[in-house]
Amino acid sequence: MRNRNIFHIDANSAYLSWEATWRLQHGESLDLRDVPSVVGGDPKSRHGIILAKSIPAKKYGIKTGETLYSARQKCPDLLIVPPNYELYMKCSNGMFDLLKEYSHLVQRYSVDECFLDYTESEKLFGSPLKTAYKIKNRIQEELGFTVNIGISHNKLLSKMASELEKPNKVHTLFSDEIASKMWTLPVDDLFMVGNKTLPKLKRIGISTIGDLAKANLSHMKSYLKSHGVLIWNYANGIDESPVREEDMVQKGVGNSTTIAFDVTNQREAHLILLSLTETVSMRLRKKKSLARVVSVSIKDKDFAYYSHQCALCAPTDSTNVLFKYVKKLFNEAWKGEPIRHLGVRLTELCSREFYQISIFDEKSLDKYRRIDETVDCLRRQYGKKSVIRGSFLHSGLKPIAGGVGEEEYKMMSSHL
DNA sequence: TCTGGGGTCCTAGGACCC
DNA sequence: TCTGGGGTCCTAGGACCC
Repeated sequence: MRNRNIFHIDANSAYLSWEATWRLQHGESLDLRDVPSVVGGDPKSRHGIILAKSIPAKKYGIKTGETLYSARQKCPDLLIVPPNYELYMKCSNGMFDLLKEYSHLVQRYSVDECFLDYTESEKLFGSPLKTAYKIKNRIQEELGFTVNIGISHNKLLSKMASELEKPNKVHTLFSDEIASKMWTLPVDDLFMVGNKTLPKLKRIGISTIGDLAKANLSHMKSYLKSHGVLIWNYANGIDESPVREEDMVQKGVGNSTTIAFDVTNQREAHLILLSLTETVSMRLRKKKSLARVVSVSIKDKDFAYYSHQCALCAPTDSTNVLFKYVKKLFNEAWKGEPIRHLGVRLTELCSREFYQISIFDEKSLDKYRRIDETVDCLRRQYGKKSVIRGSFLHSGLKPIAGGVGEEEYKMMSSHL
């Protein structure tokens, strides 16, 4: 493969910086980034975890994903602000638009991370390092927050580079720098080495990325199967994955919610599932897709998680049809214990165009479709809650559950 | 006042077919 | 009366990412 130049751009403590920037622009004098602060959910509705932390908060040992309760034990004066996903969406778009000025190949990897293929841009904008600094400074001046930029010949190394020293830094991690900059790091700093793999690696004496890089490949393969091969390659800086453009096909859509109280009866569970089905099928229709597989997931009060799925005879995007299967799946799967969290997920998607004919075969489906279209249209125009099912009145439950912002945004995954 | 929500990919076992 | 192996699809569960 020819030598590429790939940037990884990572907003520093994204949610928190964006929150801080917004507050400064709206007349607040305190910069959240200067004090121990976090963006977190509301424990009363059982959403009490840390979504983002300031650097001073990090110095107290506060970690993303831990409970607010535990964070407050570590730092009683911790400043906690609620999340504002629409704001984050705007900041994310701002960063993406700015990056697009430097390459036509920009991949939005998540709300706060992008890959940029600079290979073809060098002729126009000059040396990668110079441009990276330019981009970093422009984002700071024009958008008000800082980023880290990692530069290398592939996505894996540029991503590892952007993680090096934070905040507001540009790092390179080329082949000849792997040993000095990456191999010295603890092995769980490597992309794709998580909580479960770490102890397995420790058990065979691997504690740094360098240890893994020098391990025997066939040994890794027999020990950890394909995942062993993947992380061995990553440890050696090997990755050929392309910077993908925006039109990547999404494999599924899902919505799930943690309920403020434990659900103990089927009627309530069905209502919550209905609200989830409404959201998820609206998103499906917006993508002009149909789904062939429906799955329902349950997390009980003790956090035990299980799911049940089934394939449909014909793919659909109808809220009513999908909800029929959702109910059936739930009834088959539920063991009767108190429920904390419910989810609905649609997979095996295909384009709506291919199935137009079979959809219109049945009169009732045609009617369902027209109802869905009308409701979607009203909700787009007057807001999500302008049309709700009568069954939610006086139920104390949200008619539309799940979903993060008004617009879809990419929340990509574990693969590059 | 304890623990979110959105994704992707891989594996293992059973059913079924040839 | 006894006994095959390969391929594919389906489902459940697990690991990882932000």
